[in-house]
Amino acid sequence: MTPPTSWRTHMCGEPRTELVGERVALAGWVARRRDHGGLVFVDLRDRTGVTQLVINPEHAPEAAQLAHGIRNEFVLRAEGPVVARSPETVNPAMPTGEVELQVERLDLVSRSTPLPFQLDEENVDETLRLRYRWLDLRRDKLQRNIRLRAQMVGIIRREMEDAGFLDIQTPILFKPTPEGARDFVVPSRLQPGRFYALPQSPQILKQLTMVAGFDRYYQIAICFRDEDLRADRVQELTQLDLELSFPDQELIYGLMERTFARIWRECLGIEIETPFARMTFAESDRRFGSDKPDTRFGLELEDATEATRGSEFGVFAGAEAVRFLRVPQELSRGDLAKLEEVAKEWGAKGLAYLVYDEEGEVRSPIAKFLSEDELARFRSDPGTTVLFAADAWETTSRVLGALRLHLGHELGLIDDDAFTFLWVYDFPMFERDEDEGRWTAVHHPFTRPAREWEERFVEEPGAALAHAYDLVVNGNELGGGSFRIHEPELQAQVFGLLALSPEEQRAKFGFLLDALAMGAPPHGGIALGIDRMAMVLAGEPNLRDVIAFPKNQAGVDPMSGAPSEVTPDQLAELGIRLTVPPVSRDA
RNA sequence: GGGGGCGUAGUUCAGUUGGUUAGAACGCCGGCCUGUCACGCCGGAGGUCGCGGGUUCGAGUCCCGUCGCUCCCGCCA
Repeated sequence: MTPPTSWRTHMCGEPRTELVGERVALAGWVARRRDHGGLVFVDLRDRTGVTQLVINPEHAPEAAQLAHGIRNEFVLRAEGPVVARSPETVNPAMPTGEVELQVERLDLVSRSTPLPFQLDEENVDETLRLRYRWLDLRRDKLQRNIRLRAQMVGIIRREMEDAGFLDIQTPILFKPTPEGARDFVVPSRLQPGRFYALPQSPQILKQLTMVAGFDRYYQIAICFRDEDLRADRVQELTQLDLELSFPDQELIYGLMERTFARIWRECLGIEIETPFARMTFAESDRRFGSDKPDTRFGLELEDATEATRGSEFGVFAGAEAVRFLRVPQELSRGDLAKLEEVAKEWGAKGLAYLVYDEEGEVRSPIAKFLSEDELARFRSDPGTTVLFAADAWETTSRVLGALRLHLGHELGLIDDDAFTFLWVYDFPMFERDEDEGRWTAVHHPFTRPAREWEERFVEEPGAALAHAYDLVVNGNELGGGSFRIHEPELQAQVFGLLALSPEEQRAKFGFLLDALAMGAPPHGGIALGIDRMAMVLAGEPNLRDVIAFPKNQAGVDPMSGAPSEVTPDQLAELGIRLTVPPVSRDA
């Protein structure tokens, strides 16, 4: 009989009772070692679980001697007959005892120093985790997350290939772009004084693949944005980027829905409902005060602008919009004070409210200013609080949207097991940058106006709608897409509206305009954040936990020390002289 | 650039109105135990309380500054 070279097939597949008596060779990490009397017990862990080794010095003196010196986190290879299988003794916290091996031969493959933190500890300092990421990644949670992510990407690739999309790589060293996020910049040695930029997205390049005649393009693309980080935002992100010629919105929606349904089914065993719900931007803004609403719960915004037009209450009468939330709870003064803080954080000047107690009596500093008709409009069930925002429309959206989310979490209104996917469409084309006094693109400057706005978006840029759509799940924006401009004249018109002079257009986007002038097919596509998808799939609140080697909030990798200084020689070759000393950093 | 939170042993944390020699658990080191499995028992080592300054007879504790991490705002077409 030949000893099996791998134990995994036995752990995963065949009936385990048949293992008893069979010789098995296996390898893994030492999860724990205990001595009891003359016997040595070693729990050996690999990704399928934990197996217990029993070493009897009488039978295997060399193995026992070797095992005596080990501690946690050594790598061992062991060989011997299976002597027991006892699932009934399995401890959920430490699933040992499933298979027990009477060790006859033991090899120490690799040894370990004591670990800087324990792998079963939950709240280890983030810097320490990142510094010793290879240890952090051994933990069950991160093992699961990283494997889940790989499984997800595998499904995406298969779906894209099956749908006839062609994987085309685009350059990482590309051209600085004036619009959008801050660029990561790379100096060129061969062209002194010139710089590449890392792509914020392969947007233009994928459009060029359309002009080139590759009808369907996709890429799992790495994109770089030199902006401050958040729990759900990193500087180098991975996105599923796709584009097709003669685009069909239903085809794009359907492809995404099929892909997500398969991911959720195969990775989580969950059937998600397709097609996904759809909502215009305007409706989303009106009902949820957000362009990425969490539709796992209600608590929708209501509008009282008309009802308060002639109010005695000056705050209401003078406001562009008066909107409110009916909170299904009688909130205390303390609760309301905290909510007012939240509201102010998002731009409110204050927080007006009506509290209806259990008897249905109203308690409010503003009730005396309100007419019978107004009070009737806001009348709510006993044990309810009505929260108001009276301000510019955008401000009421921002404030009440934030309060809604805050209360959704605080009051436990959110079903944690639910996944509500939503298409948001009919986005505005432009928004006003008041600081710079000019229009900016809401999506990006290559987005085409909605059909009915193509002729007149220049007259009313603030009202124009774009042919753009976002995919939202549980209040997270997974990504978005649009139909693009394929006519050079129209593209120049949009650039012009965005305050790019013809000279700037040539300098920055001349190659795009040239390409569009040489027979560009209508095209459109979508880009979805792989990291965020993995985050939602794994149920993690932080992107770092679905990225194998992430950086911290300051963009530093505590493991490698990147970014780091370069030698004077390197700088000289690049023709760069530093005018500021590198920031010193504590070890 | 701004705001909130955190910083005490290798790790996770406790530390009273400012008061003796700063504690616990896990980990680490040594010893004991022949079926353990969060093993158990005995013993031990391990601390510039992030750093600097101030108040005080006395500071882990109070004040000021600073550094680091984290969450958020700005920013992220």
